[in-house]
Amino acid sequence: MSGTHTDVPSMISAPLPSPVPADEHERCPVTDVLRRVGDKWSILVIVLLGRRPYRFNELHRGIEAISQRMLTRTLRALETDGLVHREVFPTVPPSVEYSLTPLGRSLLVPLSALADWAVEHRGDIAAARQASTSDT
Amino acid sequence: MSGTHTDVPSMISAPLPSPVPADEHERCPVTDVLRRVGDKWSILVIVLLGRRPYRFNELHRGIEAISQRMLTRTLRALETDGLVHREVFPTVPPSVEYSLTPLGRSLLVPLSALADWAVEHRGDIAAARQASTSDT
DNA sequence: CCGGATCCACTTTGATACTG
DNA sequence: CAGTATCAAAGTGGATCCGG
Repeated sequence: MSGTHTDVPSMISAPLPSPVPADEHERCPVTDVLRRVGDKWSILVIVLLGRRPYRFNELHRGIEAISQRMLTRTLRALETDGLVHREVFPTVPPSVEYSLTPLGRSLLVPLSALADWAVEHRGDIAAARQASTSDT
Repeated sequence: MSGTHTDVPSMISAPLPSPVPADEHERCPVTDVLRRVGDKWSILVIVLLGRRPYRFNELHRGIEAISQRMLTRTLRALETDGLVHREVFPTVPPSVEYSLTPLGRSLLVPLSALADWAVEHRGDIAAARQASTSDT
């Protein structure tokens, strides 16, 4: 990539109205989205569902370290935001299948860009943390 | 937009080893980064510093709704991760200037992609939330 | 099989007051 | 001006038990 002279397109660089609209800082869509997917499990779930639909316990086994509670909460939150679709099959033992909605699938794209950045610069971040740990 | 058949490049779509490496879910660089910038103020600070260097109280006035404590903590965290540079001028009234490091500046790019997505789909998310509120 | 409910611990954020 | 200290409140994640 062309690299360091980041042009920063998009509205994120648009001149702010002067002081940040303190009453709307909670409503900043960027922050809002980041806080949604920035939790402990959402990304993992989104990535997994991006590969194919999963059933609840399948997802549970797929992640292992997550508790039922958090898996349920995460899925509900993603469903509420229209990122995940939940379909219940009225079989004898209840069966529920989760999949990504088109909206959720579209989120995978910018998420990939951030993923690339994270992977590419994980070393830099780790180094910076080390440096500040063993600071003078 | 070409939209729905998201190709999903990058390693985020690379086949996972089968069950998610449960022991490393904490170390997933994507989640790690997202949780860093997914807090309440980091993005705001990064975006502001992306425009030009700021001094502490200048930043404080720029955001308003943030407390001194959180501004300090946010800046320290960003500095620790090598995203923000802190320069102290030993003037009579102490003066500290914060600016984005090249690393921090490079983060602005994928952040912009996510920002675009958030802005573009904020309506969809809002609608989804509404729908689930007044659900059958 | 899916997931709600309760209780508890840890983390994050915030209000206020004080300092070099 | 640029922080730090302290306390309190809220949010988040987890263990376990219970129900449809």
